[in-house]
Amino acid sequence: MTETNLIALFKQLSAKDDALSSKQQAVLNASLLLFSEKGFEQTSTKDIASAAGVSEGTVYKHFKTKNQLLVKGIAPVLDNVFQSAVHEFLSQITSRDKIPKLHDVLMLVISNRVHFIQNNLPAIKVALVQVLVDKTFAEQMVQHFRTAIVEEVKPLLSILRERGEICNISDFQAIKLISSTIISIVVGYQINSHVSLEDAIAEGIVVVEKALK
Amino acid sequence: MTETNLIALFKQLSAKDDALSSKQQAVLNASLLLFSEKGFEQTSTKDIASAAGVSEGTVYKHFKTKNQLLVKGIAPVLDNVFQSAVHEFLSQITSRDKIPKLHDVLMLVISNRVHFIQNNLPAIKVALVQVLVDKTFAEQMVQHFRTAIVEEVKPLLSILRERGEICNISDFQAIKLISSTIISIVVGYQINSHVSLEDAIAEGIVVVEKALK
Amino acid sequence: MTETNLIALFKQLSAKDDALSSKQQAVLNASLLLFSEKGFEQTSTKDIASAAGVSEGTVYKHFKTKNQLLVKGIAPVLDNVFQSAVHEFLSQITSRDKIPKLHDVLMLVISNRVHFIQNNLPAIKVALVQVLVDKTFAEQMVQHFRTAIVEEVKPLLSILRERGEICNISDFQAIKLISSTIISIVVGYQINSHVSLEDAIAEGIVVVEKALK
Amino acid sequence: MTETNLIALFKQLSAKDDALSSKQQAVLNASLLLFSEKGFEQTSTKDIASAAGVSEGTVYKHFKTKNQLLVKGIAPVLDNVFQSAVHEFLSQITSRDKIPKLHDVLMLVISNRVHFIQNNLPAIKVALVQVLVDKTFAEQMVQHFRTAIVEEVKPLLSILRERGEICNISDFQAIKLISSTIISIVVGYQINSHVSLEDAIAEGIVVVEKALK
DNA sequence: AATGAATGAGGGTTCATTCAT
DNA sequence: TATGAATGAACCCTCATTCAT
Repeated sequence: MTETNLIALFKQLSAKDDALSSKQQAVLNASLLLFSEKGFEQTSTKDIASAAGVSEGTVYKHFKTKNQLLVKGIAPVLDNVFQSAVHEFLSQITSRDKIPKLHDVLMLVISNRVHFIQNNLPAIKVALVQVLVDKTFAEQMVQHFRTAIVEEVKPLLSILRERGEICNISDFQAIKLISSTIISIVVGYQINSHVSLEDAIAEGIVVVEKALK
Repeated sequence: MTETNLIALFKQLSAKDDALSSKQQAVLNASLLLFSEKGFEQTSTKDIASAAGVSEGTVYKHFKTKNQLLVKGIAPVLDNVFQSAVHEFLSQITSRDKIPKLHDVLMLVISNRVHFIQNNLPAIKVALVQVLVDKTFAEQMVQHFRTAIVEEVKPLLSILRERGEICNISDFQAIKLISSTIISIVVGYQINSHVSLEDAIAEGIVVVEKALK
Repeated sequence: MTETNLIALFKQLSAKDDALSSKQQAVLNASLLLFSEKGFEQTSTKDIASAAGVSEGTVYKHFKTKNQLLVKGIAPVLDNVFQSAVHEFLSQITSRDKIPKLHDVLMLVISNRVHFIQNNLPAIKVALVQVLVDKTFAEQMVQHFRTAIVEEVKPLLSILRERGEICNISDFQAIKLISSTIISIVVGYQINSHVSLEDAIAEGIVVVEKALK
Repeated sequence: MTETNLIALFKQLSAKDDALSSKQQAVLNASLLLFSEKGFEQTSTKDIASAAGVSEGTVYKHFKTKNQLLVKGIAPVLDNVFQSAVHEFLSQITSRDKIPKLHDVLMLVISNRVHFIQNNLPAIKVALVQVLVDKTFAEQMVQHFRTAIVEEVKPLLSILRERGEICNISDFQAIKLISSTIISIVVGYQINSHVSLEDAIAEGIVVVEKALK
């Protein structure tokens, strides 16, 4: 599975769709980086301009507002962050028999999401601050979470439960477990990077498997 | 971004003036509330003054700086948030026999921390934003976490492991599991408050127990 | 008749009512002067601040907006500019016999308004520009004009017409004549100040009298 | 505020390039319209460009400056506004006997100027604002007024006075009367359009006639 | 101790103007 | 020739902080 770096992806997308010039790309990249380093409020548009090597006026040529810089920079990451890898193979599955075993599913999902988050930490940090600071934004995130994850993952859980691979815990509980495991792997790696990410993922999967059985 | 060691600063401040006048208390409460509602940067000292019912000058009588307001407000919570309830009974224990069973330990620790966090959400939200935005602050938090928790909890885990109540997972892994479970209970309750907090705690404990055995 | 200088009047009023500090008075005076000299848009708040000898922040202490400076500065003049001197003696008159002859009425009204306008040119210039540039403002002025003048002057014209002192021209026409004469006196004096204002007024009255008879 | 002699500049510009390309015409028309609708300062060159359906660069292809747009747009109107209709027939007159009677002269002049102003209100509004805001411009207008009108009209007034058709008022006074009557007709029509313009003109002429006799 | 007027640096944003394409 | 991306100075306004009263 090729791991997507959203910044890279974003460049591809925007090159086609929105026709962001290279300078505006630089603006977007610089702003996202600075936002994650110093926080949105602590970053001035002057900072962004000089970090991107453009004039302050250029910052506003494409992005009408400092806020749009945040939104446009975060958006593609947020569109993806909740899209579990589950979706990909769920959509390819024709019969229930083709669904992999619990271990393989967890392997896929957890590893995929951990790497995604790890590769997009700047944008995700920025989004997280926004969740804590902006109530409306937070509610949108919750909504996003509900529809994008819960509804997506529920059928999968049902099948696994039917096959007797997971115990009788609620869907919400199961998702909380998997999500918090993913997050704890990333956070743990930030705190203590002596353990390799792969090992942390493996250990996390063991824990989840035991808890779900 | 001030390069002050905040943790140290907390201690000094709390040591000096435990007795805040009623107006100063009002200022502190108002600021913490506003910080958590709108974010630190979005809250002006004028906002704080009028919310506290004092003049803007008065805000600066005791707190020399807007930043100190944040620091002073967060400090006592931060001093406590990592101090697991474990500490309390650990210090009272004279022999190993007196340590409760795994289930009871988890019950105590998880329930205690969940309620504490739930009761101090404003300050914790503010602190979390600070962690995401201020690298120095984040590092100090990590340090705090290490010394205050890991070292405190490790002996307990050793004993439980010796007694065969938990499996052979690393201390770090165990702490990650418990911590992330605590957080997922609180976050889950914010997202979906249909399930009672007590039920969520009970379910969380079941999961942790299974994973640790 | 004591001729009111609105700037002076404004100072008195605001000293009592709005408690404008001396610095804010300076701000108001400076801004009105600069607006009339260079135009509203051409005057920066920095200009105002330094002309008033205060900091730019002080400009905004009382007046929340640059626009308020304009409105608050113009308002008292506008409240007066349409209040013909007619009002004063009209309100004191008990019987129709007491109304002076046409010549004296014109003398009073024209002289009074000419001097008023002459003494308050800065504010009136600013207001005039605003009428030309801001449609809403213009409509308010027209409304002001209608209620404050037309209705006030109409009864007086009726009486004079009944007494046979003025011919059978419409009220609107008569008011247009008097108003335009007042304005032409002031404008003419700006263009050609070789003729004294008093002579211009006298000549204007002659013209109006002839036209009205 | 540019210190350019605008009147002179007008002439030069008009002399050079009488033939504006269609795009340049569009730019000029759009700018004049926008200036009169929103004011010169409130109109951005971007507004003008999009209203004219051209790029912002094209706006600057012909007009080197935003100010030139104003100047160029106002110029032809200003060249005309003070050129009384009097000029036309004055130049055709060979003997004094051919000069029409006072009533017909007033009829011609007033009606002609009122309609001209009415048909060119946008440009005239813009010019008027400029007079109020730009001292140099105002002085040049006054100069224009003096030479173009006073000198033009004076001989006519002399003849009429010799013929006993007008009383012994000063030329300046007579011109003020006629001018202010013209303006009051237009302004009155803006305020109260229930009366037809033709009726207003007729009434105005009556007033002027009476005042001049 | 408490007030709030005053400060002035700095923020986000606009806009006339230029110039490479 | 026409475009529109790029510029950067200037603008209005906010806000943490100070200090005379």
